[in-house]
Amino acid sequence: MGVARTPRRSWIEAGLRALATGGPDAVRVESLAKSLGVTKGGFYGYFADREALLQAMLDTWERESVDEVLARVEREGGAPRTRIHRAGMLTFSGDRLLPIDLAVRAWARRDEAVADRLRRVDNRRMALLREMIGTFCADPDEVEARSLIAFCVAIGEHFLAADHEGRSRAEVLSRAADLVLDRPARGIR
Amino acid sequence: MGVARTPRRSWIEAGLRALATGGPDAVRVESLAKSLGVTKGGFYGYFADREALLQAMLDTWERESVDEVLARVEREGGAPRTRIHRAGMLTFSGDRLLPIDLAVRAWARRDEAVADRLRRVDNRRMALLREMIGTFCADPDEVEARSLIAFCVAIGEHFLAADHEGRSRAEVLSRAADLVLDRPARGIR
DNA sequence: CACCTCCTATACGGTGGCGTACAACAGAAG
DNA sequence: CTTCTGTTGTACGCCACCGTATAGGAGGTG
Repeated sequence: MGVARTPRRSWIEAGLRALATGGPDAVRVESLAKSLGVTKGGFYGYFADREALLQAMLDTWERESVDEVLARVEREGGAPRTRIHRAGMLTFSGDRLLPIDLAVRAWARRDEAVADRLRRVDNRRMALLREMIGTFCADPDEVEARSLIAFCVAIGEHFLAADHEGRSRAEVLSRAADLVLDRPARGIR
Repeated sequence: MGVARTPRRSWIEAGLRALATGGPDAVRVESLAKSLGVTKGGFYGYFADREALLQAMLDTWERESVDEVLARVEREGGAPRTRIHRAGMLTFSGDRLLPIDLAVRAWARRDEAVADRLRRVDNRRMALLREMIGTFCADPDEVEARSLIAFCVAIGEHFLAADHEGRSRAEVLSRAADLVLDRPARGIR
């Protein structure tokens, strides 16, 4: 029987790369084929249409960026701030998941189905933040506020273009993390 | 002489609406024409091509969302937090500027020229934040960190889909603003 | 070696978008 | 009313993309 030179996963991978670089409108069957060095001939054996690919891409993204990350964080344990940091590193560092995540967020603003998926994803991440911040902050309202701040900074940072007068973004972020994620002695009152 | 039924400004307006709703790829000459109830016949009298419209749209956005807002905030004065709040309201409330701003941010991630524009815009907004936060916070590094946090929350909030366990987003944001924008007595230590 | 089964390339019709050319038209000016 | 001028509608060629149909090929299998 014939061997797939371009298996289903390859199309999804190429799709996610295109999504990360150019948004959902850049996910075009024929241009993915070109980037894979084939024609679209095989594509419709795996997917009913372009829309089916987009769904499969979102499935992959959700699994990799939440299921796998949260499982690993839970398995490895550590102090609250360590765990938050590790979850953030796993999700938002590296060239793979971060640009996809940001592209999905922009996409969710104009597609209700994508927004629903993102809500599931963000709620699970938010639950981790709440739990971790709850270990050093008693007031539930403040826990929620700090969790929102932490999440917004992690995401918003990448949508912000401002400079910092001689400081690097990383330096400012580090100080910001101190304010939000440390117990009152060092951070927010 | 013939009177323009569809002046240059109308094309820019329609373009900005399309940008806000569907991103830059949704700004198509022929679909704007349809939304304006005309054909694209007149379009190329005002713009060399689609790209020229995109530039004009960004010019308009930059002027309205920074020049005009900052001028008005400076003119009306008030306490630091009042001014920050007013700038935020003028820029990020209402259905007009906010969705355009968010669309431009997503766009900037894949277009260097747009990113440069956004940097100019964000630096001017950041300067206001620094100045206001500097009135109640002495440490320049902390001023920068708080400014970044405030800006990230203002933007990131709209890219986040998480719920808040019975609280409304507005309630959580209000608490977050207390933490970031108030002097130590009420906010961050 | 022949066969069978997937996978892939090629070709097709259809759609939608760009930018150009030109004809039709509506108001202002005389 | 006529003329003039700038705006708009229409038609065109071009290209990119979708989804389908079909023919060719590359492996495994006997």
